[in-house]
Amino acid sequence: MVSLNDVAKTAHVSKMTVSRVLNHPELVSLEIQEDVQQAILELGYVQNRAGRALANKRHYNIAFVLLDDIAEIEPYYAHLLIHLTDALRHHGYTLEVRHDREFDLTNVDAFLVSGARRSDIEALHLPVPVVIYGMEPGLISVDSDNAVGTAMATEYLINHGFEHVMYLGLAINEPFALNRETGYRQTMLKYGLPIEAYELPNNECAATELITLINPAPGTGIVTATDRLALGAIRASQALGLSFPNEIGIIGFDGIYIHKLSSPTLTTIQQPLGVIANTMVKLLMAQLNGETVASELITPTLVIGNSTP
Amino acid sequence: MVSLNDVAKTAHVSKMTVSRVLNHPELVSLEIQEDVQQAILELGYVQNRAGRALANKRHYNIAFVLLDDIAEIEPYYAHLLIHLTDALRHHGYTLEVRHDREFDLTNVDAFLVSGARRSDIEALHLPVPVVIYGMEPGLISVDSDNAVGTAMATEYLINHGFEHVMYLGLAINEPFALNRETGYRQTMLKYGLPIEAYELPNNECAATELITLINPAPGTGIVTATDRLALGAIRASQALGLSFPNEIGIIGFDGIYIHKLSSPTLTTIQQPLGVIANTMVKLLMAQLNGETVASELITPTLVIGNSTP
DNA sequence: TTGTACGCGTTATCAG
DNA sequence: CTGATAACGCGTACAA
Repeated sequence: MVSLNDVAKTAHVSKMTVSRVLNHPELVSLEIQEDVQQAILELGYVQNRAGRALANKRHYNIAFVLLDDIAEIEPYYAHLLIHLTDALRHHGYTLEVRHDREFDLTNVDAFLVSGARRSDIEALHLPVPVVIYGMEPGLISVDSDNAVGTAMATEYLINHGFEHVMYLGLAINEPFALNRETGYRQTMLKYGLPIEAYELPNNECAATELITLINPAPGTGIVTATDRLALGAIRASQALGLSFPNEIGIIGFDGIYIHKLSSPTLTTIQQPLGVIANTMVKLLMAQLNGETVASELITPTLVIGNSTP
Repeated sequence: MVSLNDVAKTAHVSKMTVSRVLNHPELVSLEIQEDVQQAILELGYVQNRAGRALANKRHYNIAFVLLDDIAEIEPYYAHLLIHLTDALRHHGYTLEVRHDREFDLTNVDAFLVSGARRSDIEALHLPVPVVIYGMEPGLISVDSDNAVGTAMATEYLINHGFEHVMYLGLAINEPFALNRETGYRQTMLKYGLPIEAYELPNNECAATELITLINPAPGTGIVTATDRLALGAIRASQALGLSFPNEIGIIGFDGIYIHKLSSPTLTTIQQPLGVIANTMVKLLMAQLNGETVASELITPTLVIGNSTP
């Protein structure tokens, strides 16, 4: 294993100088910086995290806590995980995945949390930095701008000639669900259109049953709170003989995986997981550096499929 | 931070004794062991991984390399990841997720690899232990017993009165795909039934088109190589007016997520990811301890849904 | 059976 | 601007 000392010898300097070139290059003369960089390349040196960790009293390891029921884990977590790991690696950190509510501080510098419910937030006041995926008032969080997302969806349907736009929401009292519904309602108000909103559990069958019961007239648009609900709405519409995308238009929310499985493919409000992951890591690193940070909202993207014009 | 030294002081021994209690308790008298354990509990001591890593010239970090295209990532990777992380943590190891073909050895003791294709295997002869998810002859791997899985599925359909059982396989030349087809073929031969096998790309639409074209007679059973193909077969069967589970029966393969989304829910051969993860970690740890190990096959489980009797 | 001395790779501190 | 020294927490080798 190539160590600082090896580099120091071939560059004919002390190992402290090498360390400084890596961490505080502004304190080293340009000449020597070049010699050292040369030696680093020659020997293929890479910093040893254990050594840094010991010297800096850090662990260079972040816990990602997944609080959703493991049976319910949405596929987009695999994506989020990969994006987070990439972002953290750029800072020399490792990601450790967990799925319990212990928040064990062992060998960890900070926490990233996903799927937290209201009942978890007391446990989230920890002596180390925490960044949450999903809005949590009073805590540092990153989230898609849910209201803007459904507003975009609603407006898109209105502008594409659907005279009647309804909303399939979630029957849970969580901020993201409320915000998604708000986006729909405000847009309808803005256009002076009548609001028709329902709240369901997040499963396909619930949506299928409801839409079948309602039997929407041709020209109806449906904005849903999740791609899963949209899938159910699509199925029901097909059974009712409504044809996409002229007689009926449906827009989902999430856009990670499910929307590609459906036929027709689903138009959806896509959460930009790469941006979300980078933002979460940015806020975490800032906190680790002692800076004060504020929560951020990320604007989602409308991805057009065949369930709308 | 509580260190070995702190424990040593409150237990009135040297820190080496504490270290021994943790790593080689058989070398310490019972009396002192108890004192030390007491002190550990009192102070809430936990080993510092960086210290261990430095002393042991290890990193206590394993790279998980995900070689599938990120856009194609199947939801079960999220589950596999969590199971792997759990298993590794019991050994004091961390999991680092990667998705490039670099196999960068930096700060890593070994590799776990998933989604490797034939073309990757040269790159997999590394100077550190490697365990692969998915059978790779000549390398250490853990895989579901694919042939047994499709054999179970085929036999189940035969035994539930389906007179004609066909197979929807994958048109790729990878061992897992070949083995799944073999399980079907051998079972059909065993029962003296005629073989009818097709090979498709792994997407729902391909399966839908094929089944629509074939227009299977009532009494047909379909074994598929993946849940995605099964989803397509379900959709086509419904369009053809065949009713589940009497006129037609369909069994998928994977059983992580998709099978719950379909209606009817899908009977599937479920890969036991927890067992697979534990086995992978077991083989990895054995290799890190210098032992010689052999690949293992894990028997999958038949999970009954509503797409079969 | 227990303790002492040293080294692992890195960085902060202080001296030059 | 650069170097020597000590320290981080732990484990091996050796001594007692």
